[in-house]
Amino acid sequence: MKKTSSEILKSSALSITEGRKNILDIFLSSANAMAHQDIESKCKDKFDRVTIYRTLQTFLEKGIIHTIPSSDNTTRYALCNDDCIVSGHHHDNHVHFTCDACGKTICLDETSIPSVHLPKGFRAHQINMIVSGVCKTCI
Amino acid sequence: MKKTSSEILKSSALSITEGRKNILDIFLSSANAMAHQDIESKCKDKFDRVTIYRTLQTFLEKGIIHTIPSSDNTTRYALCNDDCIVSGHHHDNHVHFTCDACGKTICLDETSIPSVHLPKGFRAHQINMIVSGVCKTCI
DNA sequence: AAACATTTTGCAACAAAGTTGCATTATTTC
DNA sequence: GAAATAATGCAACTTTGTTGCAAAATGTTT
Repeated sequence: MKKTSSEILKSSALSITEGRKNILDIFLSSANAMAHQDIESKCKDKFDRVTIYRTLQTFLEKGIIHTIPSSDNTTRYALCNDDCIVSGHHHDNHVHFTCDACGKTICLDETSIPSVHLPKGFRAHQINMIVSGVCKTCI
Repeated sequence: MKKTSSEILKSSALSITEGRKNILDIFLSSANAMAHQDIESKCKDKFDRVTIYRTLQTFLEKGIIHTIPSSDNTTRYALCNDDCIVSGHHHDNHVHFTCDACGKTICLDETSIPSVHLPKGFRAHQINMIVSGVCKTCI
């Protein structure tokens, strides 16, 4: 059973405002990760650019969304799973996939990141894995 | 035996100019990956900002440098190894490490990316793995 | 439900990052 | 060394992201 935007906001101890509900709904109804630009184009007529920046920032801090690194200077955001806060600490362990054909970025929730053996003296804290190629709808 | 900047430019069929030599030397003498900003601050008095943008773009296209994805909207650039062009195709297969303490990003050339099994229908083309944590000099 | 305190929002102004066209200068080719 | 080609610097511009502050909305109290 999927939570509604208001429920998510409430459980994160955030005030329920039109802007937040709206932006969160955009995430809930999208299968892909989105760049700030994508979100802005979907609601710039309803909310100010600044509000979107601040809302994304707030969602990040509360662990509602997470960022996905990219090579092209455009961070993408995607909803977090319920289980990605482990002992007060944010922890996404899934692989991200970017399709070279359709340009979409998605979370492969079922595909966990394999462990890697680092050189002596390095201590890993967080691991990101981004695979690019062709997705199953474009193949 | 390390190649000089002029030699690298020559073997990439690029004209040898002061700007390109200079920027390439910055890469050759740096152990870390660098953001545009880092490069700019090292030579903005010698070259125009636009020249740096265009030079980095050219180096990317020729496979002299590669980008390293990051979560903070600042792409970093690092020198490619000689063997990263395989059959006319760019292919970096090493893990990247970002230190949370000193902020530096380095290529772990000896650490190759483990293989990952993608869901049915997905075809991988390139894989990026970025590990953050504490590096061996900050530990 | 009205009054209060607290947050959030929109606006304006700004700062930083990246792009484009074009004339000038440097590099390569012959 | 002259002609052809390519790279650079400059100016102007677009896009992206940030900050302060007054107005508006939300939450809280009684």
